Amino acid sequence: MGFLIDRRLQRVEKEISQAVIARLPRYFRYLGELKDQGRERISSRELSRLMHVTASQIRQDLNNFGGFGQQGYGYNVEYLYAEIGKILGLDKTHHLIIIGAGNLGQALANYMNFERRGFIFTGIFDINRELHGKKIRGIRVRPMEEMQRFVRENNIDIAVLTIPKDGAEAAAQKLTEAGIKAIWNFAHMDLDVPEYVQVENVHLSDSLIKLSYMINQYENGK
Amino acid sequence: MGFLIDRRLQRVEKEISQAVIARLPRYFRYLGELKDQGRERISSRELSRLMHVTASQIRQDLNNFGGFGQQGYGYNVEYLYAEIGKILGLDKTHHLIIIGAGNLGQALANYMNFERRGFIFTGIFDINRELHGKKIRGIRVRPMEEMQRFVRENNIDIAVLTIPKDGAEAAAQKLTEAGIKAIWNFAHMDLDVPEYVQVENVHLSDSLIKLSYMINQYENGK
DNA sequence: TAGATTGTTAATCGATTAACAATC
DNA sequence: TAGATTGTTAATCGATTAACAATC
Repeated sequence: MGFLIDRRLQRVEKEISQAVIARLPRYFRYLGELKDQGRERISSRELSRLMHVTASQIRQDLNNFGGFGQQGYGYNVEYLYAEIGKILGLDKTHHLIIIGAGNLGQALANYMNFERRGFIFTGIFDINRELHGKKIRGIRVRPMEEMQRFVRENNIDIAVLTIPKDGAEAAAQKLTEAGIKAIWNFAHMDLDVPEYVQVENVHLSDSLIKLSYMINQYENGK
Repeated sequence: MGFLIDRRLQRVEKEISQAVIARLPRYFRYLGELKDQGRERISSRELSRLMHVTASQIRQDLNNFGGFGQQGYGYNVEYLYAEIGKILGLDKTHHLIIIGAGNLGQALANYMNFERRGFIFTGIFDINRELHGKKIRGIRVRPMEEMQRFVRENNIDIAVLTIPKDGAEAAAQKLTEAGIKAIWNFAHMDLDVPEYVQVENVHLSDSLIKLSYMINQYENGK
């Protein structure tokens, strides 16, 4: 009987690959649209044609998290949408602050409809005195000195880092100290934070440079 | 002798994988920093420690494009930086317009230092009459109706798409007709354009949702 | 020359696709 | 029940890592 217990202890939560994780938001997006269109069910085959991926991949991806479909029927759109939402943690609310009230910080505050997905925009910070007190989407810009205290007192989960490279590392450090859970990083550098702080990079320059590569390749190729 | 010719004809340009391409801008970024620091040479081993990737991967990646290093020496920083720049097409200038002069469009115009990498910000367009004539980074906002003509007459290579989902597909269509080479797509949807139009998606919502997943996973995991 | 480090081949690992029995 | 379509195993494909001869 010992080996049964051993096997149970041994059973490690199977690691979900980064590739799968990166695809989840896209599934969520397509299912949300199908839901809005009033679609009741969809097969992996039809979804595959819609999303330009293989049906096999869809079924494999979803089965990492559970059997959400039904043989002969497919997937119930509303149910699958809700389940993926839960997997993504979108059934919980997250409190979010923006570090840097410059062009990008302000634009994100106004442009992203954070609340739609349960991200509560709670504060925005900048070192520039002239911006202090200015209201962005109804939230006044605070001095950076108040940031750590604010994170602690308001249980902030996510910091959106939109300050230039020079200050980014120090800000990340301070955010980590204050107990931030995650950083959405727009600074043009890779942050060095402990593994318990989640980081998602949005390297816009890298992205545009990649586009340059693609143009170049296409032109050389023909 | 026939088979020799055959083999030569057969030899297809080896396809560079998407994974490699996605890493190139990051190599470029690190090498730029090393160059600015005055570093003359670097080995794959040291670069690997700096970038947190394997030395093997670095050598494999670079060798897709040529042998830029030297045994016993490593890589010359300035030379490698320049070579990767060429591979990325950054030795050429690209003319770029922004579609949508809203929060994000304006922020990108001001925030991205486009010219630094040879992207010449040439025009910005919006449907909103109130914005027409307003100057963004010295460039006046034009009505959307002028867009196609502008693209043709000014040899525009890249369009930055920052308009809401509803108009995005139609705009992409018009850009394609006008002969655009590439679209940097910030709309929350996947565009359907011919394969000769290069598309690089920046799905900010997807990115933030991925971060939510990571927080959720970490919290459930402990 | 000896030591260092590349370029490249081979081995491994992981992700995607195909196939099909299970089952609604 | 018959047809459809999943969940899942096996096969394939591709990407990463290891190893080492070549060579500066």
